[in-house]
Amino acid sequence: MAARSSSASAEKRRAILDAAVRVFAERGFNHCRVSDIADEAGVAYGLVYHYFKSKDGILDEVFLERWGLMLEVIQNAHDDASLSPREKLTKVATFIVESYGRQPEVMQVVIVEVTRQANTFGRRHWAKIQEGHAGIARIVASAQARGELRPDISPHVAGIVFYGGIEQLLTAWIFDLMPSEPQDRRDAVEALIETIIGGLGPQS
Amino acid sequence: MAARSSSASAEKRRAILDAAVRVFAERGFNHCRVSDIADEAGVAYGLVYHYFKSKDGILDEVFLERWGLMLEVIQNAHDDASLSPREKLTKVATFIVESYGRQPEVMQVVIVEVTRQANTFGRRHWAKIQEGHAGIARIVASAQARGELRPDISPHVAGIVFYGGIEQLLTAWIFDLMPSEPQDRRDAVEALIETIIGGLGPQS
Amino acid sequence: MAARSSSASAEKRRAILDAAVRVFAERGFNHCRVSDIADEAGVAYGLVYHYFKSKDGILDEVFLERWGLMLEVIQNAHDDASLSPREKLTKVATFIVESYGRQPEVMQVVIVEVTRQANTFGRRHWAKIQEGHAGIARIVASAQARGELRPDISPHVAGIVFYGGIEQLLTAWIFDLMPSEPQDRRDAVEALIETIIGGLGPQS
Amino acid sequence: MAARSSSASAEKRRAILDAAVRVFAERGFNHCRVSDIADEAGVAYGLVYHYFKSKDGILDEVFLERWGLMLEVIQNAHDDASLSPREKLTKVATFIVESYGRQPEVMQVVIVEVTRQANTFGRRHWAKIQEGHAGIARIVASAQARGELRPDISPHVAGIVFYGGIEQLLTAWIFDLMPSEPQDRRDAVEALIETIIGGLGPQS
DNA sequence: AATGAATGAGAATTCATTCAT
DNA sequence: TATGAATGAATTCTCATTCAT
Repeated sequence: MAARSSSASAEKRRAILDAAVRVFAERGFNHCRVSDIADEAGVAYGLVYHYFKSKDGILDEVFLERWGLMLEVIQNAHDDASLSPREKLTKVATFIVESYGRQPEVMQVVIVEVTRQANTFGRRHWAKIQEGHAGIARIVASAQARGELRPDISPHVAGIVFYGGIEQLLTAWIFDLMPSEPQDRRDAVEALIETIIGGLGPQS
Repeated sequence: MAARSSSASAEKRRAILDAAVRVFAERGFNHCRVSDIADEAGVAYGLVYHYFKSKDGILDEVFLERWGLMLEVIQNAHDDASLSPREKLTKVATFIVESYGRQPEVMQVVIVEVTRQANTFGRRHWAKIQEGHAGIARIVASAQARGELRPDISPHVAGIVFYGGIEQLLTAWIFDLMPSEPQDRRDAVEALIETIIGGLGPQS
Repeated sequence: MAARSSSASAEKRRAILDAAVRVFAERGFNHCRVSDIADEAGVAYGLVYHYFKSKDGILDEVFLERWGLMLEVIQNAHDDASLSPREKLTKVATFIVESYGRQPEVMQVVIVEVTRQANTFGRRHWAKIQEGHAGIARIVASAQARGELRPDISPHVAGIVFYGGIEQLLTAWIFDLMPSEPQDRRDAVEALIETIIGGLGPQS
Repeated sequence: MAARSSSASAEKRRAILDAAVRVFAERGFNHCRVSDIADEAGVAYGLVYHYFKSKDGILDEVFLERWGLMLEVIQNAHDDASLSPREKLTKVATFIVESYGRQPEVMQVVIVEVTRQANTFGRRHWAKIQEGHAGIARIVASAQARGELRPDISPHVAGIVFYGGIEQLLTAWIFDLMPSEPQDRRDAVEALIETIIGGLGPQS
């Protein structure tokens, strides 16, 4: 009984969070009202404030939850000695792209509403965002150290370019500038990796 | 006299525009007030509305002015038959990065406040943004057609990855995640181009 | 068993009432939440509404309980033929001042939150408040009738001045404008009575 | 022209202030809305915030303006060597009581909404309130020093009792517990002074 | 009796935009 | 052109009260 009631509560909280993601994605964080979230979740206005400190707080939670998963994937890829650098980067890119495939709205919110507005948001999540860059840079750097990638390119810049490429792909999908069927997404990851690892230059 | 007064007007208009850029960059478009712009420009509140239709209108103008320059550079690079693909992409990347070097706030506004919030802004500038992607994709595609770049990678995706890489570099600088001295910027462009054209893979 | 449980209930009710007094005194009636009371009492939110009709109702009860005691003291002083007017007024003043000494928070709530906001509260307790004034006025009036106090001063005004003096003393203590050690309080009552009965004028 | 427009502005500001006094007096500070003030003043909602920082800020200004006048009167009475202590206290009491006679709502707001809720208001005006007490105490103390008042009563307590008496008179009028025609007010001041200076005790 | 989730009416404040001068 | 007062819609957050368990 207690379990039931506790899970019922958790369900409402989750419903609000999910509704917020949909509403943020649809209208943008700045152009939606808290009442939109409540309506979308089918709960009373005040309940939003029962579970969350503020509108900002909801966005924070959406971001942190998802970004945390990504950081784990990056860390795991880095740690897995059985993978080649290409496989590691593929793993990271695939995770992000498939996250988008499964829940495009969540990724839209994470990328468009949070990471892209990080300064407006009082730089609240910079440390976390930076961790992402740094994790990818580490993958590159240790591959360079092992001679698996060319050593003359700054791993920092390489990491940023790689992550920027993924983010821009998502942006293009979000803004409907490119088809994003499952196969399109797989192809895009393939092309991204091929570009980053192999280069666009004519192959000898 | 008329000319004097007209140029004096033009100066005020420009002062407001410049002030808006600083304020947008500092506080973010959504977190600043029109009065902040007027204060920063040292003009009366109402004068902002004499020269501009609305707050959005000011942002539009900042964006269109700068984005137009970039589109020109992309177009020129594309048209210049004397340049190799690498040189063309270098030209584009350098223009954007040096724009940031000269006027970091303008670029910050263009990227953080406009392109990254394109959906929030009712997709007002999508066509223009897309032109940028498309222009880069055209450079890649024609180089592929001429056998100067490998043909098996989608020029669309390549263009997006390239542009995403640049944008993420700017973001990193904007957010102070990387040093951005002139030499740092040149090195970053070099590394970006080398990554995109040559690839990170071990060079034979 | 029933008795036990009933007295346990009574204890909780009392705990809530006492907690409310502390919270009202600390933050002011208008600036505290019902949840603050529950927290302070260490009971569940809803229980407050099990025992009390409303937040206002709690304040009413605090006030009526204490004000009733004061009215009794005034009545008893009035009725006790063995007391001189000075003794009667001393009794009243001492009761109020010692009430403050024992439970400063209760008196603070009664005075600051109720009597001083009587009009804001829809004049809910005016009749009771007036009874206090009237009771004191009666003491003065009957002493005048008996020739124990000079007859040329309106007993109404005298009563108001007397009560106002006490209340202002309490206010000064509440706001920490004066020391309020037990001896300070006794001295203050003494000075008050001496002022009211003997007058500040040079004594012949 | 400038003067006209400037005084027109000042008039609106004043109109808001006056309206606020009426509304605060009528409904109590905590039970009125900012829109009530705007409506009463016949101005747009937003204009209230053009001229005042906040609802609290309006109350502050009402209080400080009037309280400042009273402090001046107390100071002047204290400084005027030609007045007897009785005359000095009469001057103070008369000023306060006549202030009430002329603008009962202002005095109601000052006393009921500010001084009586000083702790709720974050003790914002304590220093000023205390100055009032202190000023009266100074009048008493210097008269004692000159042998014009008996020396054995704490001037501090005497000042508090005197001020408390006045305040309670005003409270009684505000709450309609006593008639407050001009003659009633003069009589009340007379009785107050006679009580405080001469004492209620039978006169020899 | 006891719990705390759920409700929703308020209310303060902000700020883009308009307008009279 | 230039000014800044005036407007009022929009929106977040609060919190007393109710209710299901």
